Order: sequence, then structure tokens, then C-alpha cells
Amino acid sequence: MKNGAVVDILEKFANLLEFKGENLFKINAYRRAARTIAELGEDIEKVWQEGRLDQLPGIGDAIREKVNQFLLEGRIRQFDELAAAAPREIFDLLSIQHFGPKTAALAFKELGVETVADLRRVLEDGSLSTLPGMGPKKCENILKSLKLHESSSSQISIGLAADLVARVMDHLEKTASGRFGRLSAAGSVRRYKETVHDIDILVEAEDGREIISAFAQMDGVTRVLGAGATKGSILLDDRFQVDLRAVPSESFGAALQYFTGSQEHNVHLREIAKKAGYKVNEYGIFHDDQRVGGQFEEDIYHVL
DNA sequence: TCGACGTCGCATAGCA
DNA sequence: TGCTATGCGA
DNA sequence: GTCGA
Repeated sequence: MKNGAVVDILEKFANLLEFKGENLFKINAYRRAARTIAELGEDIEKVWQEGRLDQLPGIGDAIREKVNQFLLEGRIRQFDELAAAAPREIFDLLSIQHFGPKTAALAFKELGVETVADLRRVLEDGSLSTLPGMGPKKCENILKSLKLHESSSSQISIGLAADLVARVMDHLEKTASGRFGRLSAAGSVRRYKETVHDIDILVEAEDGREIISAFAQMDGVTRVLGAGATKGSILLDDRFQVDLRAVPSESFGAALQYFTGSQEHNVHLREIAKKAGYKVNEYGIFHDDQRVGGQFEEDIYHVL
């Protein structure tokens, strides 16, 4: 069963294209193809042998050929070519928050940053901050992310995640009670995925400023990654990223559905909605641009 | 053959 | 100081 | 790059 390997190389292919600065839609095409295979209920090699590869959604001539080459020879020539022109540790580098493809390309081109160690060096000796668009704050943020990247522990077990959610909810109820309505975990925590990457919490509030500010001030916050009127993001205990979103009452249900996912589930649901003449997004469910629901999560599933 | 492909909030940098 | 563009993440 | 109009 090589499905995992195929998914992996297609996702990495997308990352390499992104680093190269390729068209965003092309990049997404590779990611979509990877997702299709990840969700495929059968052995990709079997599909391949039976010549059914391009019956899979998102796989056309070009990607089919690459998958073909991979299954035949264990490698993809174009992939190797792209990889040869990129930093040695490109995938590691891109996994550092705030160090995206554009920044990576700039640092590689101007300073020859190939590895995580290189990145640390150019951050510490200040040379990265001499590049256009790389102000002090941005460099500081990247350095913090890099340290986090090296220390963590990026996956959180569901048990610990649940504890963290309880901690946040407790805090909000104590310090901002009455200023918000419903409060719920979302994302992979709510889906009880065994391990999660970060923690998403949703709160019902017309104006999220106060509650997000309370959120950013709770005990154990070691960094405020962002805090606005509708969205806040913190680092708890130096390790755990927790995001809080404030949404108005009429779209709380839709947002809960949307941010609970999973991504594949959302894609599937939208498809169903589309066929039935509806449109679903994080703000509600619509028919002819008329809102027909969104206050409750059930609205979405009920209508469809 | 050709246009659509999700969209938005936040932080930051750079400029007027 | 305010505005806009960009990168990033989700 | 893929899909559908």
C-alpha cells in the first residue's frame, strides 16, 4: 500500500511549487490531488494498474503521469529538479510559522539559507533584517517560531487538549461572564481527533474585543500571537497554540460547523449544498443569496 | 477553448 | 500618523 | 493543473 507515500510526495511537490512562486491554483491542484488519494478507500496501486487514475477527481494528465512515474520508478523527475533548486531543508523551513514560501525564497536567494540552522544564524546576526520587508518585528516573530519549532512537541494529545479547552473556558466564564453567549470547542479538538495541532474555540459575541482581550490576558499566556475584534491567538505555557474566534449569534452555528470540519467533510457538505441549490459558508446557509439559517449548527444539516 | 478555482482577519512594512 | 500592499495562516 | 461551461 503506497497511498501514504504518494500523498506525501504530492504534498511536497505543492510545497516546492509554492517555494518556486508558481501559480496558486496549480499548487492547490496538487494539494487537491493529494487529498483525493488520502481519502481514497482503496489501494492506489490497484487503481493505477487498472488505468483508473484519471477517473479520480483532481487528477488529470499531468498529475497522472507523475503518479505513474512514482509508482514505476519510485521517483518523479520534476520533483527532483525542483528539490535541487530549493534549500536542502525546505520542508522543515516551511513548517516554521511566519516563515512562508516568499520569505524562504528571499532568504535563500539573498543569504543562502538552506537549513534551520542557517535561519537561526541569519536571525541572530541580524542579516535577515536587512532584507526588504523584513522588519524587526517580523524577524522577532520568526525567531520565536523557530525556537518553538525546535522545542516542540507540535502535536497535543486529545486529553491534554481537552484540559486546555476547559482552562480557557473557565477563565472566560470567570472574567467575562455575561459578555458572551455560547462557547464551544471547534476544530479537531471537537472532533476528538487523537492528537491535535492547535486548539480552536468559538464564542458567540457581537463584539469580540472584550472577550478576546480577556482571553489574551489569561494565566499561562506566554505570547499573544494576535488579538483583534473577531479573532485572537495565544501561546499557552510556551507550547500550545489556542485560537479564539468571536462570531455573531446569527452565524454561530454555521461557524461552528465550518470550523469543526474536517476540511474534507466541509468540501463534501458544500458539494451537497450546491446540488441542492444552496450555498454554505462560515456565515450561514443561503438560498439565492437569502440567508436561510446559520444560528444553529443543526440549521445546516437540517436544510440539506 | 477559456475562465474559475474561498475568502478573510491580522500583523507588519513601507510610503505619503 | 494614516493609508495601502503584502505575506501568512486558517 | 483540473474541471466544466
